[in-house]
Order: sequence, then structure tokens, then C-alpha cells
Amino acid sequence: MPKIDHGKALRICETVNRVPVGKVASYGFIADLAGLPGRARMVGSALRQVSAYQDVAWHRIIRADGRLAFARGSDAAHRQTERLREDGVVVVNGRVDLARYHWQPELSELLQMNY
DNA sequence: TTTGTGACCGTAA
DNA sequence: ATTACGGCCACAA
Repeated sequence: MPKIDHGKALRICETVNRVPVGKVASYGFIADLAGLPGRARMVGSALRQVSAYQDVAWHRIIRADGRLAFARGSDAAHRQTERLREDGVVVVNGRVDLARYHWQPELSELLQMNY
């Protein structure tokens, strides 16, 4: 069972799973959309716990500057890189070009989730 | 109760 | 391009 608030974790996962294949989003951006402004760290800890037993698109979430959150060379970083490439996202030196791949939700989609 | 620690972030040197 | 710092907040010790 998750230690972190189930409601928040659920909202975070729902938001994360909205990121389309071939796109990425930052922890802070997801936090904002999930109604948790300024709590980027919580998105990270939520994903860490939930990804173990739930189906979440955790690999599409990266830092605000385009780098992967995991240390270069770590197993986790390699797994994430591979999954991103399967999505069609180009990753070079543990970094993604945000100008090209950062998710920009449509207005209609933003309104759909009331926050 | 206090303290240290993160899959973070924006700003400023 | 790096490093430092303060904010952020739930959790574990």
C-alpha cells in the first residue's frame, strides 16, 4: 500500500497518463496540472512508489531543464532512455530537447480537468 | 518534536 | 555551462 495520500497519487498518475506517446512533461508541469502547484518533488515521490505496482507512464516525466532525473549511467536512466526511444523521443546525453518534445495540452483538454 | 532527505525548480553568481 | 541557495512538503528516523 502507498504511504502517500492516495487521492493525490491518483490525480498525479491520471495527469501523467495524459502525456501522449512521443511527448514528455516536467515534474513541475505535472504538479501544476494536478492541482499541486510548487510540489514537483511530490510528483517524483509519487511516481517512485506507484510505478512499482501500477501502470504509469513514468518515463515521460523529466526535469524542467530537459535532463532525465536519474544519474547518467544508472540502470534507471538506461531504462528510461530506452522507453523514451520506443516512444520516438530523441535522447542525447541524457537530455531531451524540450522545445521539440515538451507536451503542450490543448485548451479543451485543460478545461476537461477542473483545476 | 526536530531533522535530514529527496525521480524538483527558479533565480543569481 | 556549473554551483549555490532558498522554497517546497511528505516521510522516516
